[in-house]
Amino acid sequence: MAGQTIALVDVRRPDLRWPFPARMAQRLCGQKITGLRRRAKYILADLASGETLIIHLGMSGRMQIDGPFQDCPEPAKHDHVIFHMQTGVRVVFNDARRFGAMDLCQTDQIDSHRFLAKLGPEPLGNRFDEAYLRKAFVNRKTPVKSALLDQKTVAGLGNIYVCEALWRSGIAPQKPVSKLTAKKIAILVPMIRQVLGEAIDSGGSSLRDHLQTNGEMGYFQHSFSVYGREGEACRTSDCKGKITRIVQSGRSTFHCPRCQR
DNA sequence: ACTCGGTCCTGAAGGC
DNA sequence: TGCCTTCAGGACCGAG
Repeated sequence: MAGQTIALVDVRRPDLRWPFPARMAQRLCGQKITGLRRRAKYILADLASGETLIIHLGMSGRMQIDGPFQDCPEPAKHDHVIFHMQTGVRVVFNDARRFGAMDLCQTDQIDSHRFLAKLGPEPLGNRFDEAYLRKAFVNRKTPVKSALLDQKTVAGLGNIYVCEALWRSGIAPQKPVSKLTAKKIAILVPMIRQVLGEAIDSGGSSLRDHLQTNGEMGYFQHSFSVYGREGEACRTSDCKGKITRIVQSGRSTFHCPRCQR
């Protein structure tokens, strides 16, 4: 979409998780996309008008690029917003559960938008390091699993990647963050980057809904060490532990109670 | 100022 | 086959 102009936007329902912004289709129609960016789990499309389109995929959302077409194919079930580009390419936002979101905001005010205002640093950026995390963990009793899932601590980790990063770091998910040693935190930071890097290179994790923009599945799910592996043997060398599922603040956590301390 | 559980929604899977 | 319950890549909100 970057550098292309939106010819038409087919908004097929009034809302996702929240109502779409007023006159969304008109505000997008005819606009050139001057840049495509990301902040945390939000896709940001900067428009020539000075506005930015903010998109979140929620749990089941996907963006798929199709075409170019001569004429329009029938939309599939849960195709909620269809961007028709001037090139004839379609970009389709499909989201069965509708936990996704879209909004428009002035580009120069993007950082104070309610979606983005309270987000922590990017896990792959320079502001996220050992010193930052040590400071963020001082005097907090929260289990490290919940703290890393909290987008205010670090922005962009989800349930799978937190489980995998904690396993790679040998850290128990229940551990209160204030009790993590500096040494463990120093291991955790690069492990978070490593998991995300590998997952991105693999096109993400397709459990059920996620597809890449080309319609193909991601394949990082084949590289999970703990997620969804309840009952299986721990893959840490020489560890005789068994992967266990627990529930922390309503979410499944998979871990090895033996080598994650 | 925190932490937790409930909640939004649809669909898939498993038990009986 | 069908009906029921449980669970799912997220994150806001209000209660305590």
